[in-house]
Amino acid sequence: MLSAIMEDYLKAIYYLQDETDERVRTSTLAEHMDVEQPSVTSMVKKLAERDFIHYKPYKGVVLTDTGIPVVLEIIRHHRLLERYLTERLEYDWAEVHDEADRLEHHISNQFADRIAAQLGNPAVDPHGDPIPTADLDVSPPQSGETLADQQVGDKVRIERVPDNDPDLLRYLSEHGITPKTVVEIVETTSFGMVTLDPDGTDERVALPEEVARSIIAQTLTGASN
Amino acid sequence: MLSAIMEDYLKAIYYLQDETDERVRTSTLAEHMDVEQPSVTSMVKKLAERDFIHYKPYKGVVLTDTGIPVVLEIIRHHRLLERYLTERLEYDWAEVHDEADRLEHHISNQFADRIAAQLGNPAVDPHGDPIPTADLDVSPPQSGETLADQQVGDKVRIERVPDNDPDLLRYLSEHGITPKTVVEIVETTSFGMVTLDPDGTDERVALPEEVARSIIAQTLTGASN
DNA sequence: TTATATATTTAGCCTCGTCTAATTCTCTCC
DNA sequence: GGAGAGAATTAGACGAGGCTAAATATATAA
Repeated sequence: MLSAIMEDYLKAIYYLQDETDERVRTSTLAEHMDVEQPSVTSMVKKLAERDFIHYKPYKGVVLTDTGIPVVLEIIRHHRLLERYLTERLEYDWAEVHDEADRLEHHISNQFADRIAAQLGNPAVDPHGDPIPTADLDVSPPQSGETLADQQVGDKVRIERVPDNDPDLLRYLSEHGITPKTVVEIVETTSFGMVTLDPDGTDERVALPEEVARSIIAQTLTGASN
Repeated sequence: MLSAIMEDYLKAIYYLQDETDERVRTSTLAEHMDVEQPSVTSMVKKLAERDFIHYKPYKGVVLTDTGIPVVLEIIRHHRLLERYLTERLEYDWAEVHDEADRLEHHISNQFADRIAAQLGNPAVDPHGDPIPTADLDVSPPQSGETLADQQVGDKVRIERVPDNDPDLLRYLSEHGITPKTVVEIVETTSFGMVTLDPDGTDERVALPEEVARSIIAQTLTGASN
């Protein structure tokens, strides 16, 4: 068995490796896990010894084929929990993350399967991230256009928002921007600001381009249609 | 904050103290926690230092007024989880214990309150044990008559069954004996055997007197009525 | 190519919760 | 009231996971 902390390291490696497509450096991992570098070194040695990761000293780590399913199981737990908490237990969008981050390590697969069944085996979590199936298949994350790629006048459907910034999530949900909502781009500026109009409201929501680029959206109609 | 293990010690002390009404000896605790005695000594010192228990060397421990609410919170979590798992997630009576024993330490009070609300703030768990309220009131456990106190011919309603023996639970539920079910006492023997007839069935269920004495039941009608 | 800056690892120590072995306390029985 | 038996505690160690300070490897820049 793996400790919750080991699971967290593996999860971090998974996400960081996804971002950079390179070996994950111990310093990156240290920052992400909020520990000092020597702690990382000793932990990656243990994980490497148990064959969850490949560790080349001074060069960083990658998940092995043993490590990947472990992480996918945790991610499945996490995303199902987020879905369950928001959908069945009236959690606020911004509140789910901490609870799910803790519980993901402690629920059994049986528990996960049961809540999945209750929810009708959903494909995505509340942020639009794909939920691995019980046999750990993951649909490739939606890539493609982001809110920053749009033209003024475009109508787009939000597909996926980042899930790691509670403040942003709170802001977005307060302004009615969640996966599945349709918004119109009303303005983009040269100094990096995107302004939106969520469908059916008069409200205008402004976002830094940086943020807009992290929100995946599906174009519905161009201005010219 | 308390570790899950510390919480388990406190919980064990609570139950053991309830049973014997005396100071809980370290040996009892060691057996219950499945560790060696010195481990207990060092743990109770820490718990005493933090004022959750009163520890008198060589004399055992008792919970303090600081420790009691901590335990009640955990018990609330545990019993709500058991109820939720059986009622909403289709867990089997015998399966819930392990899952609840793990999760009780990791769910937030918010989570507990939400599932309590979902369930309509139930007063008892699936075994008939009282669930502490959000402000940690516990209705005194039903005391009174047990299955062993009955006369042949009595009809009784099961109120509460012990929750710590999965095998027994499985046996009872397979034979339709759960809180709220009505049974008739069909036989008691001098060598300590009680035989029951669950209402509406022809089946006969036999239990050792020892076990019958741990099942609380409410008399409905005597044989003579 | 060498020198310096930066990243990483090693060394050694800490706390938590556990263990075994050795010691000390308590209690009972004569 | 003293001698054992039995229970509890102390002593010292270990693995997990963390830290700081020191040493070393890598990368960059002259």
